[in-house]
Amino acid sequence: MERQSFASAANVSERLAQPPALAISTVIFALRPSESSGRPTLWLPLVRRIREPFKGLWALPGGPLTRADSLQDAAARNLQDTTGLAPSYLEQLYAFGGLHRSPSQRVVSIVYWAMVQSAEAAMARESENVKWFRADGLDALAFDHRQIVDYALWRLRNKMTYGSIAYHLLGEKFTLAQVREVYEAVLDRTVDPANFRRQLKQTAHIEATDEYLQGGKHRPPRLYRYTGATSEYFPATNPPSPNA
Amino acid sequence: MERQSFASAANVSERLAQPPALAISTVIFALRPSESSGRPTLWLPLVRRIREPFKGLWALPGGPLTRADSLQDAAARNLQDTTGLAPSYLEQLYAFGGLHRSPSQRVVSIVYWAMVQSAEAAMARESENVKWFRADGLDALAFDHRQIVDYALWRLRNKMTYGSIAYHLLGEKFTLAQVREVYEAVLDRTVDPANFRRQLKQTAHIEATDEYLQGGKHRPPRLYRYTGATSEYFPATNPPSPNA
DNA sequence: TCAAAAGTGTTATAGATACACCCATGG
DNA sequence: CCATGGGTGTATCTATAACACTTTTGA
Repeated sequence: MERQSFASAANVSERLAQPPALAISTVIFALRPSESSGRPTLWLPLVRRIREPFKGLWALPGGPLTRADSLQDAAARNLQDTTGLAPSYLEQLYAFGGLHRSPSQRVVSIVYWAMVQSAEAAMARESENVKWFRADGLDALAFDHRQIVDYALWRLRNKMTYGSIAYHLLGEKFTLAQVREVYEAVLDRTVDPANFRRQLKQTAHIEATDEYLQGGKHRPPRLYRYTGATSEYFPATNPPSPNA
Repeated sequence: MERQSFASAANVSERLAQPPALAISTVIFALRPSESSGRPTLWLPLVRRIREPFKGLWALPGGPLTRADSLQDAAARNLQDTTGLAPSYLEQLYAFGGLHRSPSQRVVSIVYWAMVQSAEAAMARESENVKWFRADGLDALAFDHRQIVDYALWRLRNKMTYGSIAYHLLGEKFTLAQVREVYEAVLDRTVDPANFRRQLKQTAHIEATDEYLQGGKHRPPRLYRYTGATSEYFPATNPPSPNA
């Protein structure tokens, strides 16, 4: 996905004279039940490379920056094209510009990371060349994408510890236990239900509905709603506004 | 500084067909005594634009990405060229890629932010087209550089509150009161000297020397040293290593 | 009526804050 | 010896963690 329209009409010496190519890639996180335990775990979609370099390996969805879109829009479009999903959260991760990320031509990748709601993620289309993988324990990926995913995971965990971000992985209504499960899945540690509940109650933007989740085996838990704009790209813990 | 070698040999229609230009800019912070109070305050160097667009206005130092350098190296070189200084801290800030940042051609700027030690900053060369300004209360700058500076300030303050970053603005040896002054200057609030001292003593990478700062009017304070690698670009509070 | 999750209350601990106090030096 | 900043001690407040306990439901 890195470089493609660029290379087609150029020979090697022309490539070397060209300025670095500019690409957008996206790390997309969603919650899916683990095959083994059934508990929610972090997954992300990857696309199989159908040409050199790294032909056959899995890579982050992405492509060259098209003239018409802002960086943010380009990332969102990307996500739409490969998975058919709209992000409930989208933020710039980092610009990777090492000299030898791609063997033939130099590529600078501006990488975004996104979260999609679990309900939608369940309907995401897969195919021979688009598959979902567990975020931890990935094999070798194309380019430096393995390190990029690790960095995105680091950022996700970081934001999770102090910030209201977990809700973007859930549906519109959710129980407090579900939020807790997200924390436990992402941070990979257990959280005391009693204290967790109190922390959330103090937090703004969490509104109790008068509905209860039925169908469980035990006492039906109350449903809550997140009131901090659902498609908010830059939450309060973030910059004034580098939307440019 | 945005776009320059790119545009020279191209007419307008060719420009529109070109992919977005890639530029590197740097927000450089240093401590200088305020003209009024004499207390240390935040300053940054700007360069005057000598051609359109925004001719005559002040802008961040920067330029197009040269093939030979990594993004980080390009930013460091930039800093060297315009101010003659070497950064004691350098980190990627954000990639700005709005469609209309530059009137003629589309420019994607990868912006870094840096800190230089106060002793060195005092020797920084100024000229007709390179001047230092107080970081707060800037006038209108070229392009979207004003917003970029504000964002860099936000990031600096954020890192300052939890992270060992203030030392990069000071010299090799410093008193604890000097560190406190940095905090007060950057965060713009007073800090209790007693508690601040204790917090620092718990922190790693702060080593007491057996020297004392002479020449003051009162009891000579002990000098300390920062032992966390002085040119460390990615401290512990940061990503695994997106150095690519 | 029992198991298990929902939800509440209570105490212990760690860290931050406020501030009273002593120490050392130049004038 | 006094003013002032360097440096220490200590009480208080607050957020968090740990965990015992009560409530509500399905089976």
